Amino acid sequence: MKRDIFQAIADPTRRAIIALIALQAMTPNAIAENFHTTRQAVSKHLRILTECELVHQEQRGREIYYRLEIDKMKEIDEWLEQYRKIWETRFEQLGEVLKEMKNAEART
Amino acid sequence: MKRDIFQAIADPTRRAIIALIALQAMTPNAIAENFHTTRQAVSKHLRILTECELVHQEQRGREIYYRLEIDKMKEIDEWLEQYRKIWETRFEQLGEVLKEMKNAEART
DNA sequence: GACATACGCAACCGTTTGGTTGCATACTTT
DNA sequence: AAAGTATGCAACCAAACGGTTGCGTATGTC
Repeated sequence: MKRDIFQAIADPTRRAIIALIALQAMTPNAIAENFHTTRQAVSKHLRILTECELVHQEQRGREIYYRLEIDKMKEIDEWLEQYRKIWETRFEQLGEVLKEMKNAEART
Repeated sequence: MKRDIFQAIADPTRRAIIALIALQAMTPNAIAENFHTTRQAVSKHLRILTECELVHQEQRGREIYYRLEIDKMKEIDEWLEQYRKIWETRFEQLGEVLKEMKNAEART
């Protein structure tokens, strides 16, 4: 089953997990302690995040540390880029409008 | 029913619709022509996009033009900001490492 | 070796999702 | 006024989703 990064971040719990492990890798149990849900539910979310490579596992003894693959987040940024261009262009146009208004005012 | 912008962009068809109307407003019929699906399915997607205010309607006679609310996209950008900080920090640290390697090389 | 702990996996369940079909409504054209 | 066009809405359906429970397995501790 092919997973999509956009589908991965669609769920609020998954976004919270991402935020939680962004700075330091954590085990499923440690993650689950931060939510009002079972370890298994968290495990399922981690599986989805792993499937689309947003998260990587590091086995250490009987514990598995999950760590955010921050580079994967850049994919969202790249997708957003096309729209960023649009809103920045709009902003520049607004600047132009303001400039012309000032010129018009100066001429009066 | 409260909708989430992240849920809205989770569906590939909806992302395609967003891309399609990004530059110019379009009617449901015109949008549907670009997909292998029915007009009603597109209408449902548009309803979801409208619910979370990613899209606005403009009635013109019997036609309804849907236009992208580009400012709403900034919300994704804002969410991404915290992670952008992380990967930029990582990149700077990489720069530091490279600099130190060069220094070490110069000392040999 | 016996027991506890950390974890993944499979089965199951109610809800949501994305889609279709059919129909009602409003505007346009003749 | 009648016919055609653009659209939204409701009902329905199969598939996916998010969650729980139960169980098997591997590692750590006594």
